[in-house]
Amino acid sequence: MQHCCPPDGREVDRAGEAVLFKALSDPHRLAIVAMLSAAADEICVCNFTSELPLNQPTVSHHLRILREAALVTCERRGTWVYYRLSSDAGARIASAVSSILSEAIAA
Amino acid sequence: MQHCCPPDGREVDRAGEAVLFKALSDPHRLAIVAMLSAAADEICVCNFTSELPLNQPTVSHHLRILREAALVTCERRGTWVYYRLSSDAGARIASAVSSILSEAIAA
DNA sequence: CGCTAATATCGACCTATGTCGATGCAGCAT
DNA sequence: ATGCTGCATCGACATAGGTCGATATTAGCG
Repeated sequence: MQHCCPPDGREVDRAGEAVLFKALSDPHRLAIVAMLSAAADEICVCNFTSELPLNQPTVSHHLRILREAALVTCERRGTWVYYRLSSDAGARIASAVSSILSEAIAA
Repeated sequence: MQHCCPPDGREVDRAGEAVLFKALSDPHRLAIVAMLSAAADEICVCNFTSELPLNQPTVSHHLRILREAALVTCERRGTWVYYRLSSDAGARIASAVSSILSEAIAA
């Protein structure tokens, strides 16, 4: 039986990158990240709750996913909790993309 | 009632970017994209089927999702179907990332 | 100490998704 | 035509994920 093209076996685990992209695969989480990036500063949870068409538990849920993906960090100050983009968020995303596309995107 | 930080309302639809990231949120699909990118050429479906720990229908399912995200294109040649990365795949991913992070990543 | 406010967690619900076996379909060969 | 091969689609299943109401937790206040 003939073949179509020469195979080349590599067994790489893309789970890490997948978790990153999965964290970015929801429109509301993207909105959160975009707000944080645009603000270039920390944002209080109550701001997300008031600006997103979601109830407070749902906002908290999305923030947790972003937290567990290490894309954001939070800090409690008094009654409020403030979130900010992780300092290496952009670098980790760019690294994941270039790891998949095997091309250097970040400078 | 006092407030924590000044709000700024924007109602942007991140659904398009979310679809892109969702297509990239599975390890096996990442493996497919990585194989295609590394090959820098078209790859026959039978190659994915033989190199991934998935059955043929599952491979077909993942290829369809990548197709619908316009990340790959396919072309039937005889009995075999060959997939390749869309020419603008990298650009669209980079554009989605920078759209969210409001920073220029691509050169 | 109670009371209120801001977040997080829990439980339930429904939908989406990854996976596979079975089947369908297109293309080649005999 | 018959059969075979590569791939897509379908149906079913189990699990994951988004959403919300209810409840818990933490912090400030009187």
